[in-house]
Amino acid sequence: MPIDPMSLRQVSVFQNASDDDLKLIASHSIERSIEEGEFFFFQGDPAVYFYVLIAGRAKLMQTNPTGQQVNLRTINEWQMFGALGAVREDATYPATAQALEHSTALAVKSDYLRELMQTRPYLSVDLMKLMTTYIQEMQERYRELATEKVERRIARVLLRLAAQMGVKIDSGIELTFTRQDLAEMSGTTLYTVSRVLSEWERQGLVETGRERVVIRNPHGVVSIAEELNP
Amino acid sequence: MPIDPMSLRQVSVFQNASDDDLKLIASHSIERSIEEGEFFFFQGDPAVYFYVLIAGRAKLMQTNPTGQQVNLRTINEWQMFGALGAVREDATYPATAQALEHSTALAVKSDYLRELMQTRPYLSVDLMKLMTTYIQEMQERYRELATEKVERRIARVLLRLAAQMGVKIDSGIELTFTRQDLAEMSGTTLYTVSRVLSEWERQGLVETGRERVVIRNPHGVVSIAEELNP
DNA sequence: CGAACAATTGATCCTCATCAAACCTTGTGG
DNA sequence: CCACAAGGTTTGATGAGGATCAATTGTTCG
Repeated sequence: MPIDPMSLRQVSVFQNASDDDLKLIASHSIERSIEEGEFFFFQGDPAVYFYVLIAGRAKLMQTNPTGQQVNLRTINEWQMFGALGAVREDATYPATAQALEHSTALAVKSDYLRELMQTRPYLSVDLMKLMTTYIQEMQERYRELATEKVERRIARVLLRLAAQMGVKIDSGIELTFTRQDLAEMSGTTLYTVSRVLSEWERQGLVETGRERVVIRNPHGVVSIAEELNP
Repeated sequence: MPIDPMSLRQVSVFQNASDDDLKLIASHSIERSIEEGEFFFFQGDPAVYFYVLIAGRAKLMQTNPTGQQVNLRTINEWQMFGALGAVREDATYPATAQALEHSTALAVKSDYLRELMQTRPYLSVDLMKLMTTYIQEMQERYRELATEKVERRIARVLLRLAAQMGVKIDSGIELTFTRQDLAEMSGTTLYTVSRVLSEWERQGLVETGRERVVIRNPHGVVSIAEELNP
């Protein structure tokens, strides 16, 4: 059950591609489905493929020598990942990609993308635009981690996730993450996340549950993220 | 006193440029000299120019709403900066560039680079390669800040600086930075940097002075950076 | 129902940031 | 050439913010 090549236009880097190009790319791709907790690739593997997630959810993370992890970002449907390796011929993945739920992705040989970019300037340009947003986001998160305290960082993570993948329900915006996930995304521990969320629940800002946070009062969370209140 | 266009080939993004292209770029550039402590541009300014530093030293930094700063990187001669803005038409600089000493840079209109990239695939490719190194470095530094403790981070900063701009002298590798600089680069305070350096001096790893650190025993510093010792 | 996993909460400890004061180094002007 | 100012550095004292550990309590699912 191959996907419709035209659906690839949802991928930001392919938004300006011709129909023929999309077909070409689709015909050079293979589908890969993996279960929750399994890996698309590991940090350090040779970057032979880049991926486009077409179903499910995954996370990109880095591990230090002692095994501690940080989340770099979460990957949603129609987002590209593992594309850094497509730029250099000899590259290895700088991060590990793990499925957060049963997921399937389209894998395309990095070589092939490089080849296409030689003759399709729009591809390079759009990929560069994507890369600039990554750089800016990482710079911002770095500054946050260096200068802001946990409560604010957690609030920001919640807001970013709400924008990216929040589901509107009647009591607010629902997010599906474990405390551990949130901790890795905000550079803290699951204990601290738990404490902060409990406190916020007491204040009526959020509603929590197993692998679940509902933002009841987005404005209140924003005011913590922006430090509008003492 | 315009510079020799051919010297631009030292800029990583221009390494594959033709002689004619270098001349073109040089002819579209203007020189800007500023004093220590002054600014090439501020975070949030419209990114009209990108720069190539041709003399001196500068730093790229971000500021949060309350004025705290973090150093993103130090810029040496023949490095490009402010280039992220060259990719998007509407972009603003995501960081502030400040001279660490009397410095001069070549300023080229971002528009012009964009125009060139339309017809010079090598330019896009080389700029992308540069951007991937930024992304990877930021990701690594983010992970460090989230998971490593200060001593290690300071050791890493020292090693990175030694590689980038260390001067070999008979007693070791000399670096010229204030404690404040090192603190901003490792995400800590000048007090902590001072304490750590004093301790290392006691152990014979380094030799310190005003605006000066000499790495006497690089291997020892590496072993701290890599946590090879308890 | 029980096993596995997620979350909570209290107690404790440790790393660093912060503040304050003194000390050095370098350059300047009388 | 000395004195002084300005900026950089050191060091001690203190405290806060979180990390860590341990124990318990949900929650989900086979």
